[in-house]
Amino acid sequence: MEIFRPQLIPDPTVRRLSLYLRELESFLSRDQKTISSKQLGDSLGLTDAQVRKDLAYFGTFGHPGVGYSVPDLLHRIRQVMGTDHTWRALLVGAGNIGRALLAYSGFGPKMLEIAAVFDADPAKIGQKLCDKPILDIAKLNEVVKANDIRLAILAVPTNAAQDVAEKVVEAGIKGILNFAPVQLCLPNTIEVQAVDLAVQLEQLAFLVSLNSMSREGVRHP
Amino acid sequence: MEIFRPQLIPDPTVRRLSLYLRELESFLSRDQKTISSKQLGDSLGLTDAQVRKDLAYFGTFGHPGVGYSVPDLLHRIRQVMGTDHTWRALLVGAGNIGRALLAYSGFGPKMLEIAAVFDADPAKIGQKLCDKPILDIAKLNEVVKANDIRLAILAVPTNAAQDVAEKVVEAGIKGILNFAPVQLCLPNTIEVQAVDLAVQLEQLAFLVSLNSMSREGVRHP
DNA sequence: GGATGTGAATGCATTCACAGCA
DNA sequence: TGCTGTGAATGCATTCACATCC
Repeated sequence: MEIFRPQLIPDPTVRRLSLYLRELESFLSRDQKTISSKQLGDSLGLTDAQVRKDLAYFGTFGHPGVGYSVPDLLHRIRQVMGTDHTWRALLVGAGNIGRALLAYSGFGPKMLEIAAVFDADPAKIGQKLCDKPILDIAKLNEVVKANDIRLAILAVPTNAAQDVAEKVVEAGIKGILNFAPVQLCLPNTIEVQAVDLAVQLEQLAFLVSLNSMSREGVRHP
Repeated sequence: MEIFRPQLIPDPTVRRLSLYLRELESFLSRDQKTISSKQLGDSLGLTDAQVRKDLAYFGTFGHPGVGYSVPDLLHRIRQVMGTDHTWRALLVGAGNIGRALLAYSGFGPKMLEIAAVFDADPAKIGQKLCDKPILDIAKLNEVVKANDIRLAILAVPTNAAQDVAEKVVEAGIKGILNFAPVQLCLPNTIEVQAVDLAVQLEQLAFLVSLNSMSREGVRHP
């Protein structure tokens, strides 16, 4: 088994690998068996050099004069990303965001399995969210250990987020997808991805302001 | 060919400005009137130098030996970000994501106003989503022009996204927050922010795999 | 002392350019 | 000819270090 040092893949590249996956799936579904770095780059607004550099981080398997085999490339990227198997996750927070997530179609069919749904509200416990029973958050440890779950999705109110985060970490969770707009303070062995709508909206507002200014002329206050 | 855009402030800095805003609001609500770059940085896991560089992009208003005035800093950042006033946006897609967004508390109270909700499904039109009437998507132009709306939030199925995006652009929208997992192809005068859950989940999975592979300990020494 | 603002240095990511192979 | 893989060059963002000011 060959040595593979994934820790030296730059962060921006990892983000793009997800995009490559999606695009490659789309090409494959159109029966395109081979693809060039230029074609893949164009479909995502990237240069061909960028694509080749990204792919070169984890092997050399392109064919000069031809391009890359779409199925091979898909398989290899999935392997590198750790998404060649389904990830089980638990969802904490049976509110609107939780419901939207359970119904979300953007995840590939075999990508994510919500193994359990938790909530702290006694009124919700025992009810169902999209056909999944809502469990008492007190049962967290039990469920995590029994099912070897490593990922948690936090869709709880802002003021509960830090508390719940500590609970899931204590239960053995290694990665958190956090929808609450707070900076979680956790051991650095735990990975956190923040889904931060306010940040994205503000960035959008900033860019739109910028564009309309450059058209109207810049003011000097 | 590129469009001219006076990008005075680097992109990574703009993203952090949103985080500064949130943190500053929190400090202000605890009646802290002044703050140092070190304190602000620590609360977000950034260095003091980074914070000072970021703030220096749009003025010099810190007080040596003292720090920054929290209210002044808040006001200035809001000004720069274009969030010193409320942004009106339209929401297209009255599904689960749309509902979650309307109920989302992460936006400051005066940050975003969903001015109208649209859907293409005749069964939904006329009904309400969180007390907001669902309008026929055919009325898009009319509403955008009458209310001078510049932002759109797209929470529609993947296969409808490109089509709807073109419609809202034609109606005069300048910025799009896109929840569908596709790369929108639009004129480059239109700003697009993608909320891409699959990408974030995959990145999380990758990082967790990495950690469990190598027991080399801390990544932030 | 304590903290800012900023040139200089460092570290990374992107782009360029080209050798080499089908 | 077409395309990959990769050292070299470029461009940016981050960090350092220190002059400056309260």
